Amino acid sequence: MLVALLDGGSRPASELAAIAGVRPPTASAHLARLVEGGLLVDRRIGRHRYFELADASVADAVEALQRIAPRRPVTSLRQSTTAVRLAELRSCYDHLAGRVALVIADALVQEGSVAPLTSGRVGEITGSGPLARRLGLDDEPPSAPGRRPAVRGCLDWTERRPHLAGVAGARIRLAFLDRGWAVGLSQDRSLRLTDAGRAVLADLA
Amino acid sequence: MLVALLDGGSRPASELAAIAGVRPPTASAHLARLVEGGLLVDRRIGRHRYFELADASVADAVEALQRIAPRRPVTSLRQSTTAVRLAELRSCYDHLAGRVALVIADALVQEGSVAPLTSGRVGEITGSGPLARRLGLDDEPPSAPGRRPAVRGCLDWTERRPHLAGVAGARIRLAFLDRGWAVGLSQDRSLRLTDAGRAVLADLA
DNA sequence: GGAACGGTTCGCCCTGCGGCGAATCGTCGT
DNA sequence: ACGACGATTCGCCGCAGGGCGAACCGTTCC
Repeated sequence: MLVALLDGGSRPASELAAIAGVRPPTASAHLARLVEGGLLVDRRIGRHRYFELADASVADAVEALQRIAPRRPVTSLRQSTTAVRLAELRSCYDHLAGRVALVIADALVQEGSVAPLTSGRVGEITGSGPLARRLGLDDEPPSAPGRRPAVRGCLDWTERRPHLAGVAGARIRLAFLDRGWAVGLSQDRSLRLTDAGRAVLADLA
Repeated sequence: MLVALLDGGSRPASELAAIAGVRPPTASAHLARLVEGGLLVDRRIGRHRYFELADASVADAVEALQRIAPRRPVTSLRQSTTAVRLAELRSCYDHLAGRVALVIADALVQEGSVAPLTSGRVGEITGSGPLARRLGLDDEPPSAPGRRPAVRGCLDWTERRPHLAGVAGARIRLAFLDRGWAVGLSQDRSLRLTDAGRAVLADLA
C-alpha cells in the first residue's frame, strides 16, 4: 500500500485493500497503524477516507527499501512465467510498469513531451509530440497545487529506473486498455500486449 | 545490529548479540537471515565471523528508516526518565551518542581536529587541537584502506544530526569511562556524567 | 592434549501478528 | 425514508516468528 502511494497521490481504503489483495477489515487495521505511526495521513471526505504518504521522508524510506528488496528467486515454473510477464508489462496500481512502460516513457522524453523522469519527482506535460497526441496527453490540464501531479517518476522494481506515473500515467494505461492495445490477465497484475499494441510500439522505433 | 554496522565497520557475531541485547543463538539466526537476504556479508577469520553491511544501498535504507522512526511516545514515568537519560548521553554500541556527544563532536570540528561530519561519510583526524590531545586522538594513525575508518558520522536518533563514530569515537568513549568522566548505568545504554566529566565539558565553553 | 571460547544447531515454548466473516456505524443517493 | 455502500469494530483462528537453553562443532591458546 505504501508503494501504491509513492506517487504522492491519495487513495481510499477500499482501493488500497484491492491493491494489496486483502479484505477491507485487514486493510483498515493496517492503515490505522500506518496513520498512528505517522507514515500516512488521512483525509475524511464523506463516507470515504483518503490516505497519502505523510512526508517525503516516508517516500525516501520506501524507495530505499525497494532498492534493496531482491526480486525473490523463482521456485516454480508457474512463478517463472508469471515473473516474465510481470517484467514485460503490468499495472502498477493505476499506471503501467515494466519493460514496455519504460519504452513508452523513454519515447515521450525523447520527443520532448515530458522532462526526463526522476524517481519521486513531479512534473508537467512539456510538449505535444506525436506520441503524446496519440495517447491523448496533449489536452492534459496543468496540475493545480495540491492536486495529483500530471507527471511523476515511479521507481520500477523490475527495471530499477523510474517509469511514468501521475495523471498522465493513468491516462496511458486507460488508453492501452480501452483501445485494445493490451489486455489484463485477471489473476495477477500482468498485462499482455495485443497485436495492435505491438504495432503501436513498433511505430516508436 | 544493522544500525550498529552503519559506520561501515565489521563486528563479530558475539558483539552484535550484545549490542542487540539477545543471546548468541538468537543473533546467529538473525545474522544468517540477513546474510541470506543480501543485507550483510560475512568474513570468517579463525573461530570468529565478522559481519558488515553488504552495500551502501543497505546503509541508505537503514538510515532512511531511522529518519522516519519516531521516538516512541512516553507511557510511564520510568520510561520518561530513562528516555531523558538516553537523550543526554548514551553508548551507541562502541562510541558516545546523545546531546553530550554532539557537544564534543562540535568542539572537535570547531578546533579543526576533524572535518564537519556528514551521516555515513568517513574522514580522518585533520588536526590536533587541545581537546583532541586531551582525548588522545592526536596519536591516531590514519586508517589503512579496508580498515575501520578513524572518523565517521553516525546519525544520532535523538538529535537528528551526526555524532562522531569510528575509531576516534570509540576512543573517546573509552576515555570517558576510563578516566571516570562518565559511568554506565547497567540497565540500559545510558551513561551519567560525573562531576569530573561535567568539568571537562565546562572547559569547552 | 585439554580447557576455553566463538559460533551454530536443535528442540521447544509462546506470544503476537495477519487474516477473515459477521455485524455495526455513518454517509450518500434517490 | 430507505437501501447501497464505504469503512470500522469485534471475535476468532492459525501460524510463523522471536527467543531461549542445552548440546555440539571447530579453533585457539597454554
